[in-house]
Amino acid sequence: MSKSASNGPTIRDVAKRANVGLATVSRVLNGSAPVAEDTRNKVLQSISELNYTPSPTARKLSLGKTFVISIIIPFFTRPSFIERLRGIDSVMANSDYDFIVFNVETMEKRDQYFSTVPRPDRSDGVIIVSLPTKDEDIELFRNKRVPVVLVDTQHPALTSVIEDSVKGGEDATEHLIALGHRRIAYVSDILHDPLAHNYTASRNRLMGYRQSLDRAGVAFNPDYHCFCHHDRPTTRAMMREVLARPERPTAVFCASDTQALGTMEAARDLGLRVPEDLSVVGYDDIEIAEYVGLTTMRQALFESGKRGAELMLQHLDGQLAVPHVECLSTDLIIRNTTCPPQVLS
Amino acid sequence: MSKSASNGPTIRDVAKRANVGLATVSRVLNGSAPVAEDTRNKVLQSISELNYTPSPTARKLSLGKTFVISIIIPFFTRPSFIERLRGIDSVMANSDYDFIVFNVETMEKRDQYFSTVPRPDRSDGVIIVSLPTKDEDIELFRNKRVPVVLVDTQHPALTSVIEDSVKGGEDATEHLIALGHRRIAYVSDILHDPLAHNYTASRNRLMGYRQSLDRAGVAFNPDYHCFCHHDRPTTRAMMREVLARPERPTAVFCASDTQALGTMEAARDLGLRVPEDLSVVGYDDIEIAEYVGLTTMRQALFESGKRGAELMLQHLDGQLAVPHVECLSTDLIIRNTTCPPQVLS
DNA sequence: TTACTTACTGAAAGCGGTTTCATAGTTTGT
DNA sequence: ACAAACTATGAAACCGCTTTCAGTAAGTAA
Repeated sequence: MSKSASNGPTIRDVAKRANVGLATVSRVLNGSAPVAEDTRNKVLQSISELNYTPSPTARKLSLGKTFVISIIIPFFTRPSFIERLRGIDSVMANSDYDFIVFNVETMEKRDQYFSTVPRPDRSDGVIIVSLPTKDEDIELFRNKRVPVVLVDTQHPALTSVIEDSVKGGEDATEHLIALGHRRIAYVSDILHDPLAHNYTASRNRLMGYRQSLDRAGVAFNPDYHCFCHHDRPTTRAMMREVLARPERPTAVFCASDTQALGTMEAARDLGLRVPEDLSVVGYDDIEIAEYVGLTTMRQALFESGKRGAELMLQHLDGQLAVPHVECLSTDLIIRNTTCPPQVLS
Repeated sequence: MSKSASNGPTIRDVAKRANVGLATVSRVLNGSAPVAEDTRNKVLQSISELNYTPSPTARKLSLGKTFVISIIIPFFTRPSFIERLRGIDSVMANSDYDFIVFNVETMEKRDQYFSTVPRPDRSDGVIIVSLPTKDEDIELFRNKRVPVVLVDTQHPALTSVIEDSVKGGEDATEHLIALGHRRIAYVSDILHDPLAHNYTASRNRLMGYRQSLDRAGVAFNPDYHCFCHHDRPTTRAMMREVLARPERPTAVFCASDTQALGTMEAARDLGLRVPEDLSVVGYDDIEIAEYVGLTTMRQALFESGKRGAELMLQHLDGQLAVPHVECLSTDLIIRNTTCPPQVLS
């Protein structure tokens, strides 16, 4: 069954009907070479009479392009990733390219996609979101000769769009210190799990947190670095334990809003009032953050996707020879889960 | 530039190296015809030595298939749609097909996608989620000869996966009535906006709501049917007004959790306690519903996407000749935003 | 032993476009 | 008025695969 059901008219049909060579039709279609005014009109008319549209697949084969940008992204179900995807969509929807999302939820998937997706016959370009890349991955991409843009991760060899997580961590902690807190916990993902919500980001925020602490002359207390799997219930359980300790923190800086919510649940479980007994600052500013009045670091999530996609398009246009790093800003949104610490011991 | 940079080895290279005709290579690749044991081995070896993988695009052109399933979905950013997408992803990821998501946020986009996406040279199949289809749309699809599966909408001519929204509305209202409520409001999207969050579903839930009311001998009060755009702030503003009325409802059934959250915000604004002064039941059971303890109707969102995708695959396999309707069940999750009404007048 | 299958295999014809190449028809230059 | 330089255009080659078609070689029946 080489021939499929009833594939519409082809470029040859158009050519025949217009009494021209099929090359000419191609030319008017793509404006790739001058065509006499009335020849063009004949062709145009033939096209509209036949209700012809060129076959994308055939074009792809002939052009040696796929017109597909692949997005490799972990847990695309999480609010922050969705925002990034929306940003990507906002520019892709108006381009010639389709985009295909590859959702990574396990290491196997990651490896599988890293090796099968960036192939010239599969994607014209790949945008990798929030997934750390090892040097050997980069090598692989280079061999395949497929342009790769990183969003929310970074590698010296690749164009990337990042947020300044160090500064974000710094600012968040700064805010808490300015309010008078000294016993400040940092809650994050497990830092050595590459598939963690935010592998690199969590580490960078930790750095920022420590820098702020240093600057304020507060010693870093390892007991105050709490980490667990990213989900809310797990965080809640962990924090219930942490907040029950004698020297419990008076403030918590969480590497994500989801974990901040878990922390607030834990506080609720223990009868601690937020913010009077416990200040909480999150990270991401997901939609629900506003609803619960969470103080949080807002990242330019949508923007990051958008820029990533734009850079990819530029790359494909040949306008972007050398790797280019773009750093988006992060803003502290102060709501009502933070206040000065009540004196309590 | 007909030839692109350095497209890897082709089937011809493999054939040459193995000293066989290229048809033979194709045969071992697809198992489409018997090949002698040692011929097969020569080919296999040649393939692995060359590290050859067949070009998807060329296959597509030759086979007249695209190996793409297109998903047309509104506001894919909303939690409930994401869940459906995850369901689709869960089956597509293990199939030969890629899927491309077309995000509809305006009527123009809808029309554009409805007319350009279901073309045999663009998609082998289309899954339409939560977007009502008119007869003329169906006609269009039929002409294009692309199989279409509907999720969360329905049309007699097409295979579809739906939730029983009428029953959902009935059960939710029933619950409120059983608690003793009589002044029950229904909050929904604007019912005549086809792009509303849940055009059909909102209407069906209204029907269920009215049926339950009838059965309990409670007259339907048009003042208690409140509708506005789907977002939380708008709902909040509207409900602030509604809940300030003298004969305010003692319970509210919302067509979505998002609107339930807006309603709860409004209650908070007015100093009304939930559930003591106002019972609220939502719809969807989005992730955050558990966090805020919202009583809500849980839909089989993930499942709906999964089944939709499975049905599509069956369809493409030719196993599904006639339209097939599948109805998923809906469960009431009782948390703590509902209780018997306090006597208040 | 001859005729007839059966099992494999290679050459060639698509799939529906794009691009190169050669040519016929016009201009332009002098 | 004639060579030189364009402009438009069709024929044909090609992108990389699948499948038909026509054979060859080996196996079987008579």
